[in-house]
Amino acid sequence: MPPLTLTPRALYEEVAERLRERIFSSQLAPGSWIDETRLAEEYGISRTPLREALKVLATEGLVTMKMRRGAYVTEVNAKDQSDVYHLLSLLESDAAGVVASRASARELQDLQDIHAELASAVGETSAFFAVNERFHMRLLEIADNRWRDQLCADLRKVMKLNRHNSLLKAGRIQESLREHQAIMDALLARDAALATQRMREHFSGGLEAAA
Amino acid sequence: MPPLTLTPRALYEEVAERLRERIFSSQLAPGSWIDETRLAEEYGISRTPLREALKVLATEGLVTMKMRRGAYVTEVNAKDQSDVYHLLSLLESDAAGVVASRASARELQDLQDIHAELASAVGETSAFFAVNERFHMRLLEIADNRWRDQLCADLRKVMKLNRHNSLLKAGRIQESLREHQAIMDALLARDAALATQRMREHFSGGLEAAA
DNA sequence: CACCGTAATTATGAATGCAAAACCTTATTT
DNA sequence: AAATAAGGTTTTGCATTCATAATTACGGTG
Repeated sequence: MPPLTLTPRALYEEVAERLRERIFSSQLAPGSWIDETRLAEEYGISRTPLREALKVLATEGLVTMKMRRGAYVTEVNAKDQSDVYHLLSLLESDAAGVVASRASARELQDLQDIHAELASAVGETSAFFAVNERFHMRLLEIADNRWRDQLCADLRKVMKLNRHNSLLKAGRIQESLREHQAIMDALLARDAALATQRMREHFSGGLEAAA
Repeated sequence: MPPLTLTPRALYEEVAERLRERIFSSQLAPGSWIDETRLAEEYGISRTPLREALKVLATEGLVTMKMRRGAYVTEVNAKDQSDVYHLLSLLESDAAGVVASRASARELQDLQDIHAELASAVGETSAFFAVNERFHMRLLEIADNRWRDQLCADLRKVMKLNRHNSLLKAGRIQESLREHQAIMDALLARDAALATQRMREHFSGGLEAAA
């Protein structure tokens, strides 16, 4: 029997994840100073792994390091928000095109299954959000470009900095579902250009709704 | 008189930069293990800032951290190479479109100036490379999306992991210049779609040449 | 009362110290 | 001879400690 990995991940990664959650939930507000000593004490760890985590978050763009004055939660203004969203749209639309061209029948079926789940979750908002996220993630996975996956993951994190700008507004659920349907149709038709375009439209709808 | 900032940047950033150089020059070869103790001693610093730098490079994708076994220079295989190149192409092509749509006359003039430099540097390969890089950088700058700038910078770093796959092959200088001319024409004509397409062609030429 | 300079406090950046995990060598067993 | 177990060594990950920069508090001066 394998020892089932007692240390799933390094402490600094664990801490980075916790900090991200705090940032996304605005428990650590944009622009605010991050008190290393206080947090380390609260987590019951030393400052060393905490500082490593902060440097990772800085590279991701979630926090900003100021020389000799510590770490601050990055403030994303409206332009940042739309800039990041633009990039997400660009990358995921391209991914949709790739999927239309190269996905296996099995993979398309996977997406269709998730899409069906999505349709049946229309009633329950939070479930819909979760399934929607899974659809996008799976699509990226199928597009099979780990570098893009990483980029999109990071960009989505940044989007979450503004908790009021969720990637999917509650009021758009019906519309969003229709757009997903249109994307699925293009994917199944193996029409890369159309899939790309429809994913872009899907995103463009989201941005307007979020504005 | 200001004390002209004795500490231009944090030590861990300085170290990260030095490590990048070593990696790009293959002094630290892909796949090889990075000896923290040795390097720290060589730089005359402790392991703490070195380890912070390694975590930054890991987030950038240049090194890979293996749990309890230290840091290794990332190995990029042919697929990684082309995946990263694809993303660079996508992002920079989009940037070209943005520039065509929104650049000021002054900014377009800037690009034209750099382009003129490029034309006059055809004879000298290394100068041509440098000016070429400046053109791409300036274009990104004008597109005015700091998140994309960061992404492209990181992706270019990863491209450099394979030093034999330079973004611009020596044999393509004439062709590359023509492509740049075509891009400039599209930018000056304010034709976003055309600029995007021509930048994409420019990249697609580069990849084939690099293969 | 405002302003400025100095001392005390606090926080950051980096070095050092230490326990545990991984690794390597060697010897023992089958 | 191959496999493996034991012991010692190295290296990692994290905690602790220390020096210095930055901030605050305070008191004197105009």
